[in-house]
This record gives sequence, C-alpha cells and structure tokens, in this order.
Amino acid sequence: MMIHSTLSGNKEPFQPIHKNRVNLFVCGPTVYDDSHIGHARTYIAFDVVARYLKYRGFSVFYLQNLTDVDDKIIQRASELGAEPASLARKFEKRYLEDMHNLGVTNVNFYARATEHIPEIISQIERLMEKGFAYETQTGVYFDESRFEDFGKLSHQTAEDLERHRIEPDPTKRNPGDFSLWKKREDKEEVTWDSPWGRGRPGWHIEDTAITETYFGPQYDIHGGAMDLIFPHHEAEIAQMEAASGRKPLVRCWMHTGFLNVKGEKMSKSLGNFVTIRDMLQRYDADSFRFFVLSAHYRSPIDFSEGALEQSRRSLERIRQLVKIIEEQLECSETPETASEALQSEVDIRLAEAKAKFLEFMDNDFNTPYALGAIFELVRDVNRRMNEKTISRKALGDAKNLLGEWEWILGISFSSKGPEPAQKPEDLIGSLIELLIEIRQKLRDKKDWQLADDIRNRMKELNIVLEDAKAGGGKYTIK
RNA sequence: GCCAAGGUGGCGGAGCGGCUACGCAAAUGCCUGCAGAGCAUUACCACUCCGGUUCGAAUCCGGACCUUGGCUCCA
Repeated sequence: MMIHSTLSGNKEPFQPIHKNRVNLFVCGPTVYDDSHIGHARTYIAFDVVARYLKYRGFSVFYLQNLTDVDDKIIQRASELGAEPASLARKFEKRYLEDMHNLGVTNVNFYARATEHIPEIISQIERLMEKGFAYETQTGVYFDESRFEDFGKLSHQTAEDLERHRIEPDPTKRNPGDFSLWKKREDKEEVTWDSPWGRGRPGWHIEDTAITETYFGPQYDIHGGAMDLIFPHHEAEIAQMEAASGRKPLVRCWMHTGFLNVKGEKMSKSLGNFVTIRDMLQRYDADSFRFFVLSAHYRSPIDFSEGALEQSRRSLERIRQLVKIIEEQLECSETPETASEALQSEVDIRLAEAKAKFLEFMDNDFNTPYALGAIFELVRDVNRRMNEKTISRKALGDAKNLLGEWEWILGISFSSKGPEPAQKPEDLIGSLIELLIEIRQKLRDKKDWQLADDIRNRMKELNIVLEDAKAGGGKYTIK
C-alpha cells in the first residue's frame, strides 16, 4: 500500500510502527462557527482513509482534536455577548452533527484542547528545560533557530522564512518563533495557571500535547488540509521532535487539496463559503461524498451546483443497478444458476473488478479511479442482465461486492425516497396525485391526447411526470 | 521574492514512458401508445508552450508562461 507523504513529496510504502495498529490524527476544527463544505471535504477524505485501512485489516485509532480555546472563539463570544466556553460547546455540537450527517463516523475520540492543559504545560516545561523555548514579557516562545529541521515539511529554509506578513512581536528572538503560551493577566479572559503565570496555550502545542497523550512521541499518519502545512504542522514537528528527541514525529503526512469556488479558495473573508448545513438542505450527503471522492484527495476541486448535480446523476446510475438487481433477485424467472462457462466468466469478472478497486485504493487512495472500476462493473452487469445470461447467484455476488464498496466509500447505493426539496405541501401533493389517477384512467382508455395534454400542461407548471409501465408514475417539481 | 499544488476531450476527472480510464453531456439503437426515465452501443483520439532524452513522452529532463494557495489566522 502506497501513500503520498508531504515530507518526502513522494509515495511511500505504508508500514505502521506497531504491527497492524494505525494511529491516525487529523486536525479538527476551531469551534467558533459552523463548518463549511471545504472542511467537509477534508473530513470525508480522512473518513475514507480510516475506512479503507480498517477494510485492509488494520486496527485504526482515529483521533481528532477540537480547538475549544482560541482568540477567534473569544472574539466571537465577546461580539455575541456569550461565554466563550458555551459558544465553543454549541459549535462543537453542531460540528459533530454535521459530521454525523455526512457519514463521517470513524473518529474514535475527539480530544478537547481545554481538557489537556496539564499535558500542554508539561510539554512546554520540557521544551524550556532543553533550551528550545524561552519566556518573555508576553509569553513563552519556541526558539526556531535551535531546531535545525525547521522548515523540512514545507520545504523552506530559514532564509525563506525571514519574510512575514504580520509584524513579529519585538520580544521574540527570531521572527519565526511561535507562541507556546500566551500570557493573559486580564481577569475577564479564559485563562489557566501555569509556571509562567495566568494565560492560555498557543495554537500549535495543543495538538502535540494531545497526540503525545494518546499515541506517544511518534505515530503513523497525520492528516489535514494543505493550508496547515505551514506553520501549524511545521510547528508540531518542531515541538514534539525537540521535546522527545525522537524523529520523525509521524511516518506519513497526508494533506488534502482545497475545495475552491470558481477557482478561488472557499473562505470566510471572500464570502464565498457554503456551510455544510446549507449544502445539505439542497443535496443529499451521498451525492456530496461522491463529489468529493470523484477527485483525488490531494487535487483541488471546484465546487458548483452543476458539479454536484453531475455527481448526483452518476451515483444514480449505480443505484439504478442495485435496484434492478434487487428486483431480479425477487423475480421468479431469474435462473438459480447459469451454465458453468457463464458462471466462471462472471466469477472472473467480479474478481477482476474487486482487484482493480483495491489496486487503485492501495495506490494513495485513488478514489476517482476506484469509482471508475465500479462503473465498469455496473456496465458489465447491466449487459449480462440484458442478455439474460446472469444467474441469481452471480447477481448476489455482484450485490455483495457493491456492498463492500459502499462501506469503504461511506456512500449508500440503495435508492432513497423522494428528495427533500421535491416534497410539496400536502394539498398540492394530493392534487398532483389526483391528476395522476385521472391521467391513468385516460391512459387505460387509450385517450392519449388528453393524457399527454395534461402532462404537458403540468410540465409548464414545472411539475414533471414520469409514467411507469405498470401504471401510475412519479412526479418531480423543479 | 521564496515555497507548494496545478494547467488533460464540450464539461468533470484519472493516468505519470508504449495498452490513451471512468462519469456527465451528445448521437444511434432497445424498451415504451408517446414522452421521460432506464439500458446498450458509438463517436471524438484531448493533454499550456518551447527545447531535449528515447525506437516511442500527457508521462522523464531543461526552460518559459499561466492559475490557485502558503509565507506565522485557516480544513
């Protein structure tokens, strides 16, 4: 199994530190607002990573932090006149709801920063003892010049890092030094006692304190989006490798590409963001997951309604097959077995499809190509059903294989009921049902002209009828 | 300025030395009273540009150009 690591810039064979145990850590959100679909992209990607590793027989422990103390939370709370702690809890709850709704269900433990203050302090103390950190008027800082590997993840040298957009704190030794502990004397603020007085932790230290607590000084995979490479993950490497004296902190650094809108990064400041909640009002989670997985996790993806609609239709094609398979399995005319030659042909085909899927997933989680393998099977099974050369057993096998893939991707291939956006109010719905009944009577009498006229007139009202063979039919409102 | 990720058919998106996925959209056929949906088949032979290596390059090596992102807030 090959995974691309940002540190080396190459795909590397994946080998966990401890036999088949995989310790996976992904940076969680700062809970000061609702998450947007850019966050969702990253978390869906790592959900699939965790699922696939499990499927491959690894015992995965997936850990995520929750940044529940931070300047942004405090600022937002004061804007709203709320308590920072309760604001953080509220958005933490909403974040977990969002993840649940997206089928992101494989995180084993969410660790809150505020529940790891002693571990954070302990790590800073060790950095102080070893001379990697120093105290100033404003806080405790990591001395970047003492850690020679600084910049190795983002492939930058000390000189590259001389440039900066924000004027550095003049009390720091080097402009690149980052905060481990922020001193805050104000009684109104959220603070904890520390050897350096009241204050709160810097952003980077919470993650290494948390991963050290649950995984120790070294672990297997660390994930996050590209924007975290510098400075956040660089700082994590510096903190933990300096504190423990052991490297590497993680074997494999995985970073997801951005979700863009019209080629630009989705962000709050540009105002082009869509929250997960808003998106789920319009589209189902499975279509969104399909959209995310139809691009490689490291590639940027461009979000648009059209792209999501395309994903919905593509997924529909797989669902259609599952529906037909189920019908065929119930149909008494479907033969129990086929000739030996046909059966072995199908067996080979299924085994090939399965092997292909695994091969692509083993190659740095190439979900787009894995989806391609699914569609190849879909076409093949459809063809065999048309030719009526497929047996009940083969259909069952195909269904089972699709079931495995469903689980890995976290996408349901079973058709759902009507889409939420299409459900009309009761009265209108009843009237439409009534018209469908009347049309059916006309169709029974072969009064095609009037029946078609009703259908056309309804179409003008944006109500699209689709007649079923058996009679009746379904409708969609645009 | 430095670092990173990219630039592939009408669109989305893989591939990363020869076999040129897959999906959407399209065309044709099957089905259907018709339409839609569904299914099958088909077409297009695309890789930012300029050099080079090679029997052979979208893929490797130089060199440009363009896009997006990071450079101490960020998934």
